[in-house]
Amino acid sequence: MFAGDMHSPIYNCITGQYMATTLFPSSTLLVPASLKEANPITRNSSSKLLVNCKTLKELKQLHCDMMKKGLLCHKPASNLNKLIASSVQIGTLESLDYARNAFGDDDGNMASLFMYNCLIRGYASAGLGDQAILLYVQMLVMGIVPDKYTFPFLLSACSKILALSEGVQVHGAVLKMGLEGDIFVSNSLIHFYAECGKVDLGRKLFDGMLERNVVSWTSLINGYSGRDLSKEAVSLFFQMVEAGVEPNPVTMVCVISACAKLKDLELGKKVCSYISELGMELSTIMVNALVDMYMKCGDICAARQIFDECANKNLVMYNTIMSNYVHHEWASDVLVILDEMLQKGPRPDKVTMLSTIAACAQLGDLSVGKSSHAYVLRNGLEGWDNISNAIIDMYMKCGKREAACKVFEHMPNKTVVTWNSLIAGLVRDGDMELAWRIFDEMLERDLVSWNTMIGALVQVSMFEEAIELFREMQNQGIPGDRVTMVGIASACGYLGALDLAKWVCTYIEKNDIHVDLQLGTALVDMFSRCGDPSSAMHVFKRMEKRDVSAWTAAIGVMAMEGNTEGAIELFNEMLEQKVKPDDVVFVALLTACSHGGSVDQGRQLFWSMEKAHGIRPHIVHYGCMVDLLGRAGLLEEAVDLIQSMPIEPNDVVWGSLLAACRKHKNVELAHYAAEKLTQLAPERVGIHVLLSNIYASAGKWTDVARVRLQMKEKGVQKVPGSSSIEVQGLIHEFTSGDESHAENTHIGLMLEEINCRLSEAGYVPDTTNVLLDVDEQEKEHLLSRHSEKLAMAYGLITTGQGIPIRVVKNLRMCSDCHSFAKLVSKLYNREITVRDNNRYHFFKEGFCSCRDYW
DNA sequence: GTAGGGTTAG
Repeated sequence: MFAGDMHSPIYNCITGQYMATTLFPSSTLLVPASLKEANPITRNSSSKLLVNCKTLKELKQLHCDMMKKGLLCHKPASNLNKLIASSVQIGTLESLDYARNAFGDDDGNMASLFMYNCLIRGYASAGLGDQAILLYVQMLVMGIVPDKYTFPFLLSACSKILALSEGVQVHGAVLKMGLEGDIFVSNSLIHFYAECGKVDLGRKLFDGMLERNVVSWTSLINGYSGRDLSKEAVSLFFQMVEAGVEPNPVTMVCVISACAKLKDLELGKKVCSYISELGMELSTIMVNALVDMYMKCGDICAARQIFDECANKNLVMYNTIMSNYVHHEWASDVLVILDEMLQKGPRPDKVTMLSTIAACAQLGDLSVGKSSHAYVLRNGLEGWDNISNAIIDMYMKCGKREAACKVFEHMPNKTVVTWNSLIAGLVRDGDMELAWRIFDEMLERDLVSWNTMIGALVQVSMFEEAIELFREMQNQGIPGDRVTMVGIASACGYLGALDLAKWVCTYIEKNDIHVDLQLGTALVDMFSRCGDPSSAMHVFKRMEKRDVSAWTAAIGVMAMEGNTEGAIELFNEMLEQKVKPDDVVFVALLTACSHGGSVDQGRQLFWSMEKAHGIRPHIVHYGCMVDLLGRAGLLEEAVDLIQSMPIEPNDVVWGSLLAACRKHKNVELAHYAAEKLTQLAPERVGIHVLLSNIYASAGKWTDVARVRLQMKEKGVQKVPGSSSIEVQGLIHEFTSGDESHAENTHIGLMLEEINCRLSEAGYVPDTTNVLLDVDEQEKEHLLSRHSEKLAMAYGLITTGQGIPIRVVKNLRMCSDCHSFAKLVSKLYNREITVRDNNRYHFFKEGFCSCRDYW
């Protein structure tokens, strides 16, 4: 892509590292013809030459010649003033240093007020606020009295480094000198206060001004928009128009960017129509702001159209559209724009390269990524931290860990982002251990560091650890944000910790965290998994926007309950709102049908996928269908479906059939399914367990022993059943037959009492659920110590009457525990929720929400 | 002389 790089880098021709970060057309290197001529320099001609100097090199040579000829002196309006002005104008850090050295005079000549003003301005625009302030102090020490020109520069310097207390002192000096009536000074003060987060003080000043101009209004508008008060910014703009002040292009840029921040397309369009009403011509900076606004408001096509129609695109406009494409993850468009730019646009700079490299990271495009890296090195852009950080991220996402580490090691100034990029890369690479170690040893962590680790822990199912880390974050006084809460919400969901889930909601409200699409969806899912469908739907209904994922989460709530009608109703509502279904929503729908035993609806939805919505069923959908048919006992139809599948059935499909065989006690078919399964996924624990369970419940103990032996030989271990219950914010976990709990004795006594009352009510343990070849009494004993029973008993002991008991199980609940829970809910008058690995059961007054179908 | 646009990691 960069083969046609005709403008070879010239940075090494220009002395000084600061120049290296800016790309100059090679023409600027040419020495002006005037300098080569042997004509003698006069005071007048040198003055003109000084003003026209474009590079420090030219200036230095001219300076040298003039000194030789004695054409410089400290008199007012002398050439020295022009030399300094010109040097400042060049604007590089080196030229600023040059100016600084030129005006200090060993002969005791004093620098003029003009020189100080000039250099303070130079430092301010270079962002070197502290240097500007130092210079101001120096001029006071030298007894030079600042004037009305000094203060705007100085205040701009204070704004750049957010030096509030210094700026306030400057304000004091302004008042002392009676300069507050100067409109330039007042405007600068408004800007300064706004930048330092004191927009109210700026407003006070604005209100007290006797005379205001368009810059006064614009400064305040921009102040509001920059402090996240974009609504005020826009309304101030309309006030300004009403007051008869005509906006200029800068005003429009500020207003349009306020609309962009609000993501309010309608408002943006309204401002656009104002522009044409006022008859303003669209300047390049305005077009740029419009492109950005349309992009941020999500109307990417409109943005692209304006961009394409713009005849004189500048570098910033290219950079604007590219960075927005990156944000929208339209990475391939970034490369299209880059292509156009290389052909007929301005030379890519560091910001361009940042977007390009980010796009390569998104696309996993190593080849463009590598040439971008080369371009960065050729042009000396790697000194900019952000570029190197992006390169690390790109190599990590392209799977080139070594290349990323090499860049990392060579970075002299690693920032927190550098470390974060590395950690995130390691997490994606699956190296949690190293990621943890680096996180632990990091000297400076920011919110992203914490969020990365919390997200990583959730990804690897270390939910308690994720919550633990969040607690540590709280202890260190770092509040979480939207991203943190998405991670914590999913951790809560998987743990089924409802109390914690509710606390998460309160935390979000208290900390005024905006519930966006992602967080909203995470919360719906969290409550759904915690067995609180009404809270889940409450969150869903309050979401301002809902995409297909949000609807899927809500349909998932219905699926958890086995509420087919509810699921289909939501789906229809979603279609009405013109949300396009994807493959995932059908998984939720089919699951809902499966749990609800709604075979007809399931079949119908399955066939409508391709016909009505153009979505070809994937293997998971076939899995869902096999599950649906199998659960309903339609084993033959399930087998037929498997045989007619256009895709090779995988382990999930056979697994579903096997599970159905267990439920409907079809040993023969189970044997067949298990054989297929072992071929496909010999390492899968589930198959062995299921198969041995099937043999066990059919009483075929020799077969059970054989499978168990196979498991042992292959080193496969059964995942132990475990149930947890949250009591007073703490999660208590029990495994089957667990005696390790501190309250073990109490739990045992409680279980005895329950069993007594249950048998009085006619309960007979269903020992076919015990999968060991032991005698009946032993079976009963084992059965009575199933993890969910232990958790329920503990719940009865520790929580008061009327408080629902909520248990989360890692495996599917067995039918005996199901009957047990139904009776306990009746005899103890308690609501009980058990969420297993696939749905939840809500027990009340002796009945279960699943209507015994699961 | 004051006001404005593009920036990586979760």
